[in-house]
Amino acid sequence: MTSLKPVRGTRDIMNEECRGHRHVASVGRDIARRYGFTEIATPIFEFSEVFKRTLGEASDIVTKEMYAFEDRGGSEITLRPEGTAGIARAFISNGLTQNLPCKFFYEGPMFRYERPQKGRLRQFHQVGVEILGVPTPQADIEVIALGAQMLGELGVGDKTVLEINSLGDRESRAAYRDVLVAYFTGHRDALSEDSRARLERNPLRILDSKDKGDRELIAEAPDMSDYLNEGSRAFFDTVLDGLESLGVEMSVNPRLVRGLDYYCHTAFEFTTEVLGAQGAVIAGGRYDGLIEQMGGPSTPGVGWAAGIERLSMLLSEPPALPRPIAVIPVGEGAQGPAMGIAHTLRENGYVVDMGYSGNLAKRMKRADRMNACAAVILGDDELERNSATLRDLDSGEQSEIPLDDLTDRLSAFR
RNA sequence: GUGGCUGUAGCUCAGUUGGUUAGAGCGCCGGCUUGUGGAGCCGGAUGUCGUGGGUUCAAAUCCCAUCAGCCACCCCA
Repeated sequence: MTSLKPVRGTRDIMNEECRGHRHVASVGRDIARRYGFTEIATPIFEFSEVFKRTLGEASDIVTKEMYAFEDRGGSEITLRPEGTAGIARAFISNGLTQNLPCKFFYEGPMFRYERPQKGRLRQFHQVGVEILGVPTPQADIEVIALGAQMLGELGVGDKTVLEINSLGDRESRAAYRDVLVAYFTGHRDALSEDSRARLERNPLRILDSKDKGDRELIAEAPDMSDYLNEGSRAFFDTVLDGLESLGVEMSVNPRLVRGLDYYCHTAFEFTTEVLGAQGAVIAGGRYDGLIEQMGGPSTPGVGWAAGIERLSMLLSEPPALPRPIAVIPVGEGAQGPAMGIAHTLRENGYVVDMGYSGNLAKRMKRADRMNACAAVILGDDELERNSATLRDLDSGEQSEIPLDDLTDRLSAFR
């Protein structure tokens, strides 16, 4: 009995919801194509090592959120929790290191073993983009502009804001980390329990703690921007200037950090207020160390991932379905010819519905429920005259027309 | 992993201090209408009351456990 329910944190996506998801993915795909990205579909599972190496052994995703199992051959396998690691692996596996830059778009399901809540599922879907091999800020500007454009074309631009920060290069980040640890260690007793743990593990994360006491300390904490070295500062300024010149609105948030180890320089999120606690709809940044960390040649990268479920929750209306034309046979003798007409219309690109049973009244009712725009009624009378009755279901007007003219006459309803 | 709230028809929900055959609206099916939909009228079907246990003469109702959903923490898309 319980096995007839979907597994916790998974769901069946259908009808309007499915159309919403498709819409988000196809808008993303289309815009990415306009920016010169090509699509890549990597496997939805990889050797566990791929994620452990890239995400950082201590990250939450690796320590408690991976869907990991041993397969029949004894390999340690993990359902991908995010897209970048698999793409980095594919980039190395396929020898693309000789073919830079690479610009990838991807779309598909991701898996994390988490407690479900609003905007958070165990199987969820992302679209994402990655640029590999471009060390300069132009790539950061391009991917962020792409994200902003996608939100705009989805009609949710006014519900989201872009927050951006720089984590600096390795040197800057290490320097900042040291002063931050020193600062928070000085206030250790005032920190929340969670943040005391973060102090050991990932001190930058204290900066986005929601704890009230922590927030007071954070307000007084040293700013990342004061610890960026010259190169990192210039890099960040170029990104900000570039976005501004493209008209991308943003707000610099010095407390914005990243959970995953491989980020450096630019970190950004497009967030919304209307989704509850899970406000990030697009998140990403630069990850210059990732490919090397995986065992490939040192290759810079920058990209983002967007949550399809979260974005489609922001959509006001998924795009409408095309209205079908109902083909309605009356009487046994009309079945075959009606099937033929439906077939011809479908070959000509029309959306055609033909029910499987019922008299004329029932089929008309069904056509109405399906929001059909027209009905093609075919009975013995019409058959004798080699014609059909065409009824406009909005106006109620109908007329008999020769079968040979049907395809053309229906163009008014396309 | 932690905490709070909630599980009754396909959907939204009602169900009194435990008491007989568990209800409504919407939807669905059928009829009024055997060649005409949307409106109307008439009729109909549908529930392991999330699951398992317990208390009781009697449980949708009380108790325990469990599962799931929602919301928040954590973390993140």
